[in-house]
This record gives sequence, structure tokens and C-alpha cells, in this order.
Amino acid sequence: MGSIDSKTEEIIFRAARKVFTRKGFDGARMQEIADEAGINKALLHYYFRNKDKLFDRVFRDVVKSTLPQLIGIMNSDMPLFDKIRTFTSTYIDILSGNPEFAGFVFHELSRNPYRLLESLKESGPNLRVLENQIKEAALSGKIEYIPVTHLVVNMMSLIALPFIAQPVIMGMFSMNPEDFDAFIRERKELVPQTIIHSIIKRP
Amino acid sequence: MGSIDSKTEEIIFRAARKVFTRKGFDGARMQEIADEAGINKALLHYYFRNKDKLFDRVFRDVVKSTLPQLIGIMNSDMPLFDKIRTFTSTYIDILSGNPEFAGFVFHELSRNPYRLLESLKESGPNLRVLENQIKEAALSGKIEYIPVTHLVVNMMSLIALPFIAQPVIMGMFSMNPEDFDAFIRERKELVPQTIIHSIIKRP
DNA sequence: TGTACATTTGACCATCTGGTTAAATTATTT
DNA sequence: AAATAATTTAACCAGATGGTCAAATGTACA
Repeated sequence: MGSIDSKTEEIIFRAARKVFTRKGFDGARMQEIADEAGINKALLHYYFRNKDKLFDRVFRDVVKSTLPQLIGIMNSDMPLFDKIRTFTSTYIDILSGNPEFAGFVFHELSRNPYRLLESLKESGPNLRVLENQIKEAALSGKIEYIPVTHLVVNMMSLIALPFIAQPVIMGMFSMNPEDFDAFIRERKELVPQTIIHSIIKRP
Repeated sequence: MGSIDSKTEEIIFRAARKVFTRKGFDGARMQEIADEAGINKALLHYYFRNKDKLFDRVFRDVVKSTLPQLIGIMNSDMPLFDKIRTFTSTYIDILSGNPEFAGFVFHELSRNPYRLLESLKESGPNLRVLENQIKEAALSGKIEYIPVTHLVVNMMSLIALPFIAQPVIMGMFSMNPEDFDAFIRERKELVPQTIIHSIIKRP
């Protein structure tokens, strides 16, 4: 139950994820998903009752394929700076492989915030670990204190926005796709550096 | 030509901007815009020929009401750190007044990147000024060198993403709308601080 | 006042879109 | 091989949606 067993079902699901993440719920057409999967439109409704149900499955799948990894890193007992580096690197890798994910998730959550509760709480984020690390590092004089909220949002921002703003960035800086890839690769070094420099205590 | 003269036309246009920025092109309904404007649906087509044309006007209007301000600051002869502070403050103020703008622009540009050329090049961004300031400050040992691209993207990211991710942030940190407003207000101080700390040369 | 012109509306149309159904095809079981 | 169940399809439907049009209303002006 809930899982994907048949071959056809998986083909359809992959097609749906592709179309939904690219075009969003409103922009996606059931016919387009059927075409992408190379099957009849009625077969969509045979396997997934309707557009909403299919979309829900896709949305959950996207969240479940990314959030747990990131939360795992956040809740680990890694030292603070390592955590920042690993989080960045992992998140950028995920989004490099699926550049539409960030825009998709944020856009759909604005369109329909109720989904947040289910999908986020399933993966249960827990910020105490990180919060304690910050407090400890601040007390011991290693870093300037910063609220967890802002630290997490800063990391999310520096990592995710470039993917959401890809066309803007490419236009603004006259980049071609290869330039953009290189730009993102540079950020795997630059983002943790930026974050750490912004909080590290200067002598 | 291109401007809005009649009273009705402006009412319709405002309604369109409201609906389009909230729901996006695909999610917006001409009927909903008509209702929002309190007029007949046929009147939409009397003033603005069709959905595409109306959307185009709205999109241009949104870009034109924000980009030039920000580009003006970027191209001014303000000292680098003041520029960072002013840019952040102005951009956050704009988005506080129109929280949907960021998500709207980025989402629609991914959906239809060709529009970027027209709308961006109309406002003609010019990064030489900022680029020279960075080089100068780096040479004089005030800051660590950073490519303009990354500096600009870092600022855009730290400022814009929180608005795009509002529901995620509110959910993740159990914020209500007032909490979120306060959080954003905090960022007017924190973002320039983050940026400056990340590049300033330590002794 | 009457006439030309702009504005506004209700009714209507063609097409798109999500969804259904009954029949056909294929696989499974006995 | 016959019967039963699962999978797939073509054809179809109802409602939504962008868009049109002729008539009605309002406005300016001779």
C-alpha cells in the first residue's frame, strides 16, 4: 500500500514527477503525463485515481527523497563547521541532480500550505541539536551567536535560491548552461565559507 | 501608449496583478480577475485583448516597479558597504510590501525564460561599477576578493528566499504571521552583517 | 435634442481538460 | 482449454475556460 509495484505504475509515476516538477500542479496536464509515459490517459486514472492523488504522491516522493537526508545531517553529532559543509554539499548535490525540486516545493507550498504540516511533520525536523551546538560555540567564543532560525534560513537561501533563479542568473550574467554548472560547483566551496566567515569570531 | 488612462482600466489592472502574482499564469482565471475587479469578463478583453497580453503587462509592471530601484543602487557611487546595506534594506522593504513578487517573478521566468531578455534588458543591469568597487576594496586589503556574480547572488538569495519559502519557514519554526514579520525585520540588520562579515578582511 | 462614439453587459461558442465507461486484450488460475 | 481476473484502450462526457458578439447603456458634442 502506497508503494509502487508494477512496472507500468512506475513508468507512469516517473512521468508524473517529471511533468509536475517542471510545470507545477496548475501547469501540468494529465494528457502530457500520459504521453510522457507512453500510455493511454485512462490508464493514469486506473493506477492513480485522479490528478490530486497523483500529485500528492509526487509531492510526498520529492519531499521524502530530500528532506530526511538533510535532517539527518542536521541532527547528527558532527562538529558545527563540518555540519555546515556537509549540509551544503549534500543539498547542492541533490539540487544539481534535480534543479526543479526547490522551485517546485516552495511554489506548491505557497499555493497550498496545508500540505506542509503532513509532509514536513512526517520527516520531523528537530533543531535542538543544532541550537545547542550554536550556543556552545558562542559561549566558548568560537563564533558570534546567531539564532538557529537565521542560520538555517541563510544556508537554505544561499543553496536553494540560485536554482530557483537560474534563468535570472543566466540572463543577468550572460551565462550558458555550462557556465551555470560551473557557477554552482563554485558555490559548494563558497557557501560554507560564506556562512562560516559570517559567524566565526575574529581575534 | 502602453500606459493606463481610464479609471476602469486601472481597477482591472490592479485586480489582474493581484490574481496573477498570487496564483501565477497557470493558476489564474480570467473570471477570477473579473470578479476581483467587480466587472464583466468581456470587459477584460475589451481593455486587454487576451490573457497573455494582460499577463505580459502585469509581469512587466512588477519587474519595472522593483528592478530599476535595485539597479539604481547597484550603479550608484555609494561606498561598497553602504551599498550592501541600502540594497538589502530597499529590497526587503519592496518584498515586505509585496511578498508574492519574488516567487512570482522567479516562477514565471522558469516557466517561460524568453521573457527574461526583454524585461531584464529593458532595465539594463550593469555590474561594472560594483565589480570595480570589489576589486578596489580587495586590492586595498579591506575585503577578501569575491566575484561579483557570487556577491550579487548571495544578497539576492538571503533577501528573496525567505519570502519564497515563507510557509516552509513558518511551519519549520512554528511561527505565526507576526513572528514571521519580526523574523524578516531582523534580517534587515542580519543580512548586510552576514554579507559584510563574509567578505571583510580579518586582521 | 439628436447623433456619433466609447463603455459595459448578458448570452453564447469552441476548445480544453479531468474523468468515466464499456469493450478489448493480455495474463493467471483451474 | 475454459474461465476468471487484471491490464489497456478508444470513445465519450460534463464542466471549466478563454474568448466573441450583438445589443444596451452611458457620454460628449453638434
